[in-house]
Amino acid sequence: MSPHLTVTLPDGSQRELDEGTTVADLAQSIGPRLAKAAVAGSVNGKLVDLGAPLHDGDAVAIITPNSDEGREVLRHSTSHVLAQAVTRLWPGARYAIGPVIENGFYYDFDLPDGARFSDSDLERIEATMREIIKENQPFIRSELSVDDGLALFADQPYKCEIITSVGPDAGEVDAAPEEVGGAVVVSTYRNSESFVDLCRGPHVPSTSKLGHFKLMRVAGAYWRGDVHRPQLQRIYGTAFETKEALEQHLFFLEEAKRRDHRVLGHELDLFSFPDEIGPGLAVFHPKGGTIRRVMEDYSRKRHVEEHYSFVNSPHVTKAELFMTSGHLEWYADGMYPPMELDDGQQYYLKPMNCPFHTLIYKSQQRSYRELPLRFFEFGSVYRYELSGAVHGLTRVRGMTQDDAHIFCTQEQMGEELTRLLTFVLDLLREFGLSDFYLELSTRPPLKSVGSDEDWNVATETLRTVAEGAGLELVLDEGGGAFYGPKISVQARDAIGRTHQMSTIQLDFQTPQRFEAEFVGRDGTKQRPIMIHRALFGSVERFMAILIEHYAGALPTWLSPEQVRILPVRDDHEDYAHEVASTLGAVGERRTRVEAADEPLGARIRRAKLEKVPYILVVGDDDVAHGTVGINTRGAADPFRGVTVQDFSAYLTQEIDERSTVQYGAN
RNA sequence: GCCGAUGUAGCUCAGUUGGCCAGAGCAGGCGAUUUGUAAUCGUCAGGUCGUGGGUUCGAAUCCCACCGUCGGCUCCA
Repeated sequence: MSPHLTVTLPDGSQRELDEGTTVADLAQSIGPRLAKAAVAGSVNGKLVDLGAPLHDGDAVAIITPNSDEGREVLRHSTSHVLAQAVTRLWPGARYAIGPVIENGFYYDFDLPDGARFSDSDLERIEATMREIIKENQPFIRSELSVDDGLALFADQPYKCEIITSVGPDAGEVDAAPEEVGGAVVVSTYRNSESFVDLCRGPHVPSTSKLGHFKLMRVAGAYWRGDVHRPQLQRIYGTAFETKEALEQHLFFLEEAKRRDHRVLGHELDLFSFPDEIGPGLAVFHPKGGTIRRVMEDYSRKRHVEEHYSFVNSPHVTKAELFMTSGHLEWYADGMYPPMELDDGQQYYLKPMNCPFHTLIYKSQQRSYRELPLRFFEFGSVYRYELSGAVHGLTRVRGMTQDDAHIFCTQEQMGEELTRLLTFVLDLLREFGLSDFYLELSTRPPLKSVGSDEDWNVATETLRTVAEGAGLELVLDEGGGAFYGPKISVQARDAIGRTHQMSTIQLDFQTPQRFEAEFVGRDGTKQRPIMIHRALFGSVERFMAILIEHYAGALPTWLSPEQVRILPVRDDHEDYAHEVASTLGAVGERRTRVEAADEPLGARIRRAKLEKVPYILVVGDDDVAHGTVGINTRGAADPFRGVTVQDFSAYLTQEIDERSTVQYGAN
């Protein structure tokens, strides 16, 4: 009788198994369907191959493809198939790393003779991948010593570098060597005589488990993300457990494309980027300008309520200011080159507003009684973004921040930050975003100033405040600004994508550099703490996110045109204007009457395409009874015979409450 | 900045292996039509084919450089 071992399953039940039983055997003993679906196992929280042996006391779960972990295994294995396909098509190709990423995977290659992938190569590679999958190749794991690993991958320099890079950053590479039982080993997975890859695993038992994949695009990528290292050719792909899941993902990508603010911004005539002006520099057309105005007006109103003081500062300044602030030392790459004036004086376009607000603080002697001082400005800043980095309104070279700098005492800092976080989240909710998490960015390892102690105090204060907000908190190691750590609010939009919105940064440096002071209760001079914060982030970026969140169908209060009134015949036109002025009698109502020189259907269609929230049709019946026919955006049928008073009352409430619920919606 | 793709009327796109004055739909102007819920009809105008070089008897089409755009890398609000 063979010895026994006992394992625990996720439901808490226990199973007695023979010694030497593998994860695959366990799956088989639970059920043949599970065994067929299984791609990997989880033993004591660690993902392993199906072939991994079990030990007494293990907590085991069978991983199937329809889970996050299962899809990861699937994608990771598919990336190996991609690498094998590339080495078949380009003999001598070197393969670097091929990790799983959100929604897919990639693999980086260095092709022989400096060859490059083009889009048309993707089909060929996919075809070869399908052949490999059909060949039903096994994934065979081996563990080797470092020396044997180096010998095996002698003609693969990137693999060798990974093997030898046992160091602090080794963990970022999925295939890094591990210590097993005191000895450093590397693990490999062999698919065939000709293809073996360095990898931590786990993998599916055979390529036949794969199949629902698609290569998405090619791109250049620096080896280990370092601009100074060779640039490799990266292929992105994705894989799913079923054809349906893959198609659903592709549909999601289409949906994201449909919401693209650059496309909608053009279609809805909101803004453009004329070549004559330059990359990343937008102009806002009347409709886009109206949206901005409404956003900014509302923001101003809220800042007044939160006791901010409104300040203003110029767009250019002498170089000296940015020397003092440290920007020229730390941020010069992000700044436009200086312009030189006749007297040899250099002037810079400002990339940030903080130095200006600090000077306003310093314009007089400050007392502790005045603090906290909160200086707010819609400040336009210019940043010299790399030409490849600009992207619609979300990454531009000229933008307007809803920027403020709060000067307070160390004691006030915690409460001020807590208030601020409440303010931010409220404001974002008022614009219709509701799903948030927070990110805490800590000291950048290379570019930063200040003492460790200051950084620690600042970081811990932010952490405490963030935790107090009761939201999910994610750590962004090394992602802070050069002068201090930050909390950023991340928002999930209508289709689940996350966007970085507001940032709140703590800064002990700027007050020091500018020698900002206040007189304390005891009469001594003390240094204030500075909080940088932007709630929209930038007005441009926030508008882009709203456009994508709402797919262009902005809530009525934000819509550039809220109501379009269509007279059926031209003798209804006077009445149409009457309706417009009745609606406008209670405040700003952005209405337009479109004359009856085209069939009604054509005018309705145009208004629908322009995503106007309300189309009012007025004809004989309406003139006779003082009513309108309401065609609500998104509604299937119009509502006929509603009195102008009733509609106006509804509209007033909807706009005042910044509601997203339109007339007639359930 | 780097890698790849791409650039034809205001917009969306045709334009076969280089070969008559470069086409269509929508949008725009003009005229007619007076219309009850997603496209009324006619007519006119509109392009140095991103820019600059080159190859050729001949270039939107082939080559080079630059500019812009798109997808990534890096960076970031």
